[in-house]
Amino acid sequence: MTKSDVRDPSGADVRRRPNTRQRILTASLALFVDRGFDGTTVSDIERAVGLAAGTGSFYRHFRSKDDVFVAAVERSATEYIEEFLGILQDLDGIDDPVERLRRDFHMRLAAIQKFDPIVRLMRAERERFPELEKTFTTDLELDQWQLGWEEHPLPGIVMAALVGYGQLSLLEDSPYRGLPADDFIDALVDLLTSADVTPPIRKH
Amino acid sequence: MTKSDVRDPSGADVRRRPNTRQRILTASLALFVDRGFDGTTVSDIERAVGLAAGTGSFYRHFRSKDDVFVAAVERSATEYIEEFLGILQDLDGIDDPVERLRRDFHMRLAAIQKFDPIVRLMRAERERFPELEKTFTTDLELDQWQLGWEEHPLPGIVMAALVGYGQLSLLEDSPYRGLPADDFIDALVDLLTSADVTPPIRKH
DNA sequence: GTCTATAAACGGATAGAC
DNA sequence: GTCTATCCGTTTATAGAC
Repeated sequence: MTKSDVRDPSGADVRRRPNTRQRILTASLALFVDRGFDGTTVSDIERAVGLAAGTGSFYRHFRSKDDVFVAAVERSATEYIEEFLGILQDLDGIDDPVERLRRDFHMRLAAIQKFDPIVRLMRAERERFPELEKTFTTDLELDQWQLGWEEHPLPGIVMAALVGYGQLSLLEDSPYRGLPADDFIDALVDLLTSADVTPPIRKH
Repeated sequence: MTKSDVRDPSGADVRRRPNTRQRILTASLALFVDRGFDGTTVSDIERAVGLAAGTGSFYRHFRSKDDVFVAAVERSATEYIEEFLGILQDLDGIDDPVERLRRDFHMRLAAIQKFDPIVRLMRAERERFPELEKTFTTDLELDQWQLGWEEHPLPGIVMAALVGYGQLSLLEDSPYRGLPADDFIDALVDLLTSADVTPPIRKH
């Protein structure tokens, strides 16, 4: 009966703490992204999830700081892949090839920018955690367009331009050259369609 | 006379140590790039320049680890800008606009890739060293092409594609999709010239 | 300008009481 | 599952001899 004050009849924690382990995963990933592995202390993680800092309560949930890093990055990468594949499937419902292309670009740009921090983190720490190498490379091989360079260079150029636009916008903390993403993507679509180069439609 | 054994008649150090301070700048930048600020210890820096590790000899040359970081990054950024502007001036000697464009692309691609590590370092540590923010943004504003987006979107797309190619190649540790840089740049040049869009030739 | 020695603080990790 | 107390290695930094 000592815990009845924080539990409802179903047994769930009224303070809505899904699970300290999960909360540590979420909080520590944010800290690692922000400050790097070495820049984040176990005390920081404890503080971030509401445990008393410096007490080592963390170690009831993970065996080491290395452990939580690997777990947090892998969870995030899994979410990345699933979200990416999910949106890719949604695109299959669109019949108009031009509209589909536009949506495809928007989705890729959003994915590039949203997951940029974690991709950077994985790159930064990849020597210390070689076991993440597989996770890392797998993420990047997802769904490459198949139209070959020899056949026509435009799709390759356009994909590179999209990545460059995303990176430059992140670097400047504002859209590249002040160009809204919509306009940039429209120009890419125009470029492809006016050259009559339509990437193959593949079902996912 | 006690130092005559390490100095030649001109007074220069025979062991060719240009200046321990300069050597520390060089070595520490390499370490910071490789392991990050927190991942690099003062002992690491001492060891890298041939001082006994852990003795604090470092502190005869810099007041703190923070100090050497700022100094090293600023020196590198200065070199970056000077090299970039220097090559830009060399291009002024080329009359054929197509050849000039090709060389311009090659130069930019090389600059993107060569200075990628230090740009990453500055990004990673920019919260800890806000005084570097100016250095950082200045670097990026160098010599943007002037042909406007409204007039023609192609130059903006092509610049983004070059950046994207450079980044993707770095990410994969090999040329993007196996395409040699020469081929990719040729395709970009073809794209611009076939559309009859030639970026303005500006003297530097 | 380099080394010896050392101070002072920090960080990862563990044992054990509650 | 959380906190107290603590061990131990590492790290930044300083004082002082050579």
